[in-house]
Order: sequence, then C-alpha cells, then structure tokens
Amino acid sequence: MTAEPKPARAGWREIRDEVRRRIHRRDWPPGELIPNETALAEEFGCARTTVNRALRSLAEDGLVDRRRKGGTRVALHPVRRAVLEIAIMRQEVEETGAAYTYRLVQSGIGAPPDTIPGGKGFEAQCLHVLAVHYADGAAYAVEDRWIDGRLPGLDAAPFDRISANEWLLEHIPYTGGTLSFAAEAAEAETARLLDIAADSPVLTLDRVTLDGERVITAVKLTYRAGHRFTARL
Amino acid sequence: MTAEPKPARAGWREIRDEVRRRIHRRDWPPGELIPNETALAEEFGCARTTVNRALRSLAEDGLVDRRRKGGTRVALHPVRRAVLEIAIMRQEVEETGAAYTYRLVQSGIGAPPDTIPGGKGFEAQCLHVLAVHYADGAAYAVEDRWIDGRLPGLDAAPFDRISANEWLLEHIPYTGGTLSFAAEAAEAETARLLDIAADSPVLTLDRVTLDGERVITAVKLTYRAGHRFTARL
DNA sequence: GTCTGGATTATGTATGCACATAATAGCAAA
DNA sequence: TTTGCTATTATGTGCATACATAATCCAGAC
Repeated sequence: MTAEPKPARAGWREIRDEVRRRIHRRDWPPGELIPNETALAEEFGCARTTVNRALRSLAEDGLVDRRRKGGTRVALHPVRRAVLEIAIMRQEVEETGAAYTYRLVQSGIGAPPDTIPGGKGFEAQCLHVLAVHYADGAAYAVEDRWIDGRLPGLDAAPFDRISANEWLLEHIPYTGGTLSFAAEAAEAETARLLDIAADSPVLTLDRVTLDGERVITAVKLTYRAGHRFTARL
Repeated sequence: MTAEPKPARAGWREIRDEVRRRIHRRDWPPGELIPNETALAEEFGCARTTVNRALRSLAEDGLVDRRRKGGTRVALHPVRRAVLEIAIMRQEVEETGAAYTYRLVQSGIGAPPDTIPGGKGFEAQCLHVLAVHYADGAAYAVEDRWIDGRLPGLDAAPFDRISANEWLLEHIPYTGGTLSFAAEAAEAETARLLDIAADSPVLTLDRVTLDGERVITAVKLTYRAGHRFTARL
C-alpha cells in the first residue's frame, strides 16, 4: 500500500460537518442565507443530492431553516432539540439493575376529570387504573391512568398482572402525543403509595397518547424526588 | 374535474405510513424481520431508494432496527423518542406573552464543585454566574452556571446586561451535551431568589454543554413548581 | 395603486444505476 | 472442533437526471 493520505471523496457526513463548522465559525452568521444546493454541490464537487442530504440533516437538528425557493438560512435562534428516550417502566427499572415488580391498586370505570391534561379529549367512558411500580421492592413510581373504554381487548386485559403501560404499548397502535414534566408537592394518597412524606417534592410526567385525533390514554406518572430524566442534546 | 380518487403514485411518506400501519396492526410483530428493501420496492412499485428513505425515517423514530445484511426488524421495545425544544430563556418567557427581564446576582472565578453534573469535566478555572430570570417582574427561574474560563471573549462579556445563557448561545459553538430534569426541595438561597418558601418543590434542569469532548458550560436552572416542560412524541 | 397571473428559482422527491460496507453463512483447511 | 477464507446478501451511499412544488418576483391589466 502506498501511504496515500486518501483522496477521500466527500460523503454527505463530511459535507454536513463542514457546513456545521462554517456556521459555528460564523462564516455564515445566524439569519444569513447560505449558498444554494447547486452552488455547494459545485464547491464540494459532488451531486446536489448529496448536499441535499447533508442540509436536510442539519435542518432536522434545527441548525438551519429551509424553505422552497427561500433557500437555506442559518437558524436565527438556535432552538436546539433534545431527544428523550421513553422506555416502558419495566425496562426503565431493569436497566438500573433492579428487579421490577408492579402492583395494581385499583381500577374502575368512569369519566376522567377535566383537570388532567388531555382529559377533555376523551370521546367515551374510560377505564381508570391506579398502580405502583417498584424497583427492588421500593416504590419507584405511581401510575394514574385513564384509558379510552372502547379499545379492543381492554376488558380482557390482565391489569392485575401486567401494567397498563406495558399492555398498551404491546397492543394498541398510536401515532403521537405529548408529554410534559413538572415538579409538585406530593398529594396525600400518592405520597402514601410512594412511601414518602406528604407534600415532599415529586417529579410528575404527564403523557397523552393519540391515535390520529383520538385520545387513547392519558397518564400521570409520579416519581420520587431525586429521580432524573435525561436527554441528549 | 373527474372524481378520480387519485392514482397517487406512492411517495416515501406513503410507504413509511403503510409500513407503520402494518407494524401497528401486528402484520409484522415486534422482533420480526420485515421484507427487504428490494422486495418492498417491488411490492410498492417504486425504486429501492424510495423504500430506503421510508425505512430510514422509521429507524430514526426508533420503530425499526436496521443492520447491514441483518435486514430490518421491528423494534422489540418500541423506545419512543420524544423531542424537546430548548429555547433561550428570553424567548421562553416572551412566548408566554410576558416581559422578560434579567438580573445578575453575583459572579466570580473559581473551581466548580464536583457535585454538579459535568463538574469534573472542566479543564480550567471557571467563571461562576448566579442570576435570576423574570417574567413580568416575577421570578421565573434561577440560573446557576459554571463556564470554562478560557472561552474567547469571556472577560468582555457583559453579564450584567445579557444573560450568560444568551451570550453563550450567540458566541460559543458547541457540538452536543446532555440535559436532565429532576424535582427537588428548594434550597434556602434559591428559594429566596425565586420568592418562594424554602423547601417548596422546584423543577431543576441540569444541562452540560460540550464542544467535542470539552465541557463548555454546566448550568442548573431552577424553576418554581408548576412550571412545565413539554415535548412532543 | 392594486391585483393577478405567469416566469423564475430553490428545495423536495423519484428513479436507475453503480459501487461500498458490514454481517453473515458456508465451506475448507488445520 | 476450531479457525479462516470467501461468497453472499442487505443496507448505505453517491450520481445524473427528471420532474414536482412552493415561494417569490415582476410585468402587465385594471
């Protein structure tokens, strides 16, 4: 082998990185229009498709804004997107090395209160489930969930054995939803289930799951203080 | 116009949606290998490239796992990715319709404690900044930040006028980082700055920002209880 | 002056082809 | 049995080309 340093034809990743470098170096400051795909393709000596791939990737990261005809410009406010991985509770617990257990506290039929996120979105009677997830026997999180009562197979779902969390992910398709975090003082009932003092701080995660426009389930998960959710930037 | 239901040659979005549908319908259950790109291309009557685009998109969403030669299989644990948009504080506040103000509480040189996330990653003396962000005059969040002391232009940065948050995003490039949420009881100092009772619940966001391997800044933002972070699923 | 409808332009997408790369399977030699 | 090469296979990527689509500009009608 000759020690050829390698001609290294640019791949889309290299182009993406180079463009990112230029943006960070402020060669192309925020708000500025960058050269169009054809021009960049020529500069880098590659096909326009390749440049497109690179710029699309940067757009997904929120680093540039692209509009047809308008061209590509460096994002004015680098609104960074953080990606949070949501696993099912069992997995979340087992990944810490702890043994996972689950206990159903109560379940019943009813209408969800309007106060919960997504509560107004339900079209039917709901199944309400209250349960606790444990890690190595210690309370890990409380799950307070409302589920659209018309979901197929719901009556037969063994919520005393597996969590609604798990059953839903395994059996019911969904297309999207929202998710929000907040800190609260634990309510009496929740505190008792988590085995902590009432009014102590807890982290709550409210999640609404949709299939198209229809609300499938709305859940409030309450974690003890100290629990962390981590995302990568 | 004839009422032609539309011949609609499949685009990659249609293919993506159809594959998603099949996965949700359990035509291809979790863990199962799905037909390869060539086969799907033939079935859908399009080029392999188009199928590739669709499957790549599903892989980005975490719905399928793809490996060269190994083929594409339905993800065993549908680890859903939630996307969180992180804006600068000013923007975050102004989007609520409130007027944004900022106050520097103190700043100084020192070494960050090892206890903060990313604290051990710093390679140099740091600038420490403690500040409060206000919405319509009411305390909105406390910012407790450590910044690599060697950053160019740092001495001249007018942290009494604009927040470190803002200055850094405007002037310092970064390549990645991590971010985590937790609920805590407010410490005395923080509670005082937020104008809330000590030990009341607060939502904290720890963020470490990197440029390559190097830690640029580590910040702890403390929000009053009730503040929500929202992500889409 | 305002409105409207094309011409223009940059990105978006599809296609067929070629070759690269990673992972596997299978066969053969030690 | 183990090791190691090779053939095979599925995805990954690049290219040239063509056409689609959205946004903008601009000329000309009113």
